[in-house]
Amino acid sequence: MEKYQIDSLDRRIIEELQRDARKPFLDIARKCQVAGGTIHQRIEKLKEKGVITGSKITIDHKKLGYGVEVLLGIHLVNAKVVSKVVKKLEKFPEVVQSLYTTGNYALFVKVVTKDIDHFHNFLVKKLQAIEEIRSTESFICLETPIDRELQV
Amino acid sequence: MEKYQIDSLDRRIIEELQRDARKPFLDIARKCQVAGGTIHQRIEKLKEKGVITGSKITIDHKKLGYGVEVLLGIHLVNAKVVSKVVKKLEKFPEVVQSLYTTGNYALFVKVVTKDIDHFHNFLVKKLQAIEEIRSTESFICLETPIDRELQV
DNA sequence: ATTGAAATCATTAGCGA
DNA sequence: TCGCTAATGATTTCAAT
Repeated sequence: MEKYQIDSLDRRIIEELQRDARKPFLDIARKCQVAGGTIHQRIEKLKEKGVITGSKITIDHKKLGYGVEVLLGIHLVNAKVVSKVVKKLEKFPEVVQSLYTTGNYALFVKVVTKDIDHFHNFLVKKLQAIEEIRSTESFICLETPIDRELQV
Repeated sequence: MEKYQIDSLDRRIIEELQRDARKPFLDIARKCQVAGGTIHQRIEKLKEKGVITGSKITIDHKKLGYGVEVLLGIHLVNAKVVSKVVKKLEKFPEVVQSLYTTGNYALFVKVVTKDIDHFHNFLVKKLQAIEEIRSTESFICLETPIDRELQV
């Protein structure tokens, strides 16, 4: 993985698009005092180099009836089975993220569920049914006071 | 927080925009066999109702020289000081996320740093300098095999 | 990096189911 | 209420400089 050296224009473009991925290139161009085509070219290059990997809209899960978000620390019976477990986790739509980590847990998993019943059901019927999982610890997310992008 | 009832067209629009926030409305319209203006109207409504809260590009931190991502579990001296701690954490650009959680830790924090030295420095000079923090546990993120959006 | 032109898109209004 | 069509202005994209 080689590093890509960006300049201050790239930096400003990334900043703007982190705030709003749909911001018109011409808006950014006017703000940065360059031509619209320049912004277009820079973004193409950032994508080509793999710096910008995509874009997504952000959704308020609660508005769609998904009110319970939980971070789970997972202990496995054996460290070798991690990828097997991840393959099983992938099949559950409740799982939105998984992280291999060093330290006390083999992995962390983030799940989004409708309510506590739904979460409980997920935990017992789906997660604890995976035989490679020895035990889990649940950290229910009450609030996310900071959620932002890396300042580049 | 009232729930907003979406239909299958809303669902498809959200799906498409989660994959690519910049996808032209007309593309989505053709895929869904409706007029472009319809997609526009639906998206406006989803924004107005607070379902869609924004959009952002995704960046490969490693490509910009930020190679070490760490999840930190934090124990406080006293649960009452949580918001004070978050205010201090906000000032550190390395912190990209913080979560209040139930259970063993008062909060989790995700930090992005250039390398282990940078992380170590952050931990000792910044995080452990916060007097309300009793102790921390570091979970270095080795890989993120699952990272996706809620299927609505 | 800029310009300028062509193609495509976003946005709005009025109409109709 | 919701989706459609059509018109306008803005944006994206690309080739040439």
